[in-house]
Amino acid sequence: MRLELDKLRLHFGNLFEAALLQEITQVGNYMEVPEGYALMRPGGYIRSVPIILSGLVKISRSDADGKEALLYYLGGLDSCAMSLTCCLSKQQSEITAITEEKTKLILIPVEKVGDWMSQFPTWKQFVFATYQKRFEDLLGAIDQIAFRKLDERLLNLLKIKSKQCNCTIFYVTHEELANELATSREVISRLLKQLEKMGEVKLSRNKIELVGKHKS
DNA sequence: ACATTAATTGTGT
DNA sequence: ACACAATTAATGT
Repeated sequence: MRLELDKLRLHFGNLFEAALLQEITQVGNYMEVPEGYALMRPGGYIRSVPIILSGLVKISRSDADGKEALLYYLGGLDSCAMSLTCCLSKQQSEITAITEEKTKLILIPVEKVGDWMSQFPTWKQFVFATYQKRFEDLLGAIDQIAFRKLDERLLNLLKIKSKQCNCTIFYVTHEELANELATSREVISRLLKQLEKMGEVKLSRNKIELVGKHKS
């Protein structure tokens, strides 16, 4: 599928210089993937760097037993810091990337990523900026895992979700939440019921609603 | 509309 | 963490 310069300009018009936009249309590979598509699995090799145009991608790290821990989400105009490092050092992936919505993205071949770093100042800025963003997310994740209690982590996860969809109702199962927090489903069920009693959430099958004063 | 089945959630140990 | 009960949603007839 080919890229249209005009559409790119809409997204990146004031971020990248014209010559770089041109280059992206030349070598970039446009894709649309459905919800639930595995963009990357641990052990896979990275052949290109994704730039997310729209949609949502969950990046998680999984250990040997298949336990997963949420690292961060990739949304509009984000790129993946992991794949940036991996491709520069030609390493295998250590993470899993799965789309949570229908997602539109551009794949940039690895060679270009390096070339552009020296050629285009705005590209370099972009790369550094995504590093910084991801790094902040990761620090947040570490903080959560190391210092917060599980109930705080759960509530926090729910708040993150509400930001992403700009609404207070999500359709998730307890088990999915448990996976993101690397716990068991029962624990989540019990915590959720506590939160319900405290009036923070409303529960029903496949659905959780955040109630009360949760500002974005 | 009803019965059957599958998936999600609740609870005790 | 496991086993099982209870509940709810999805599907077929």
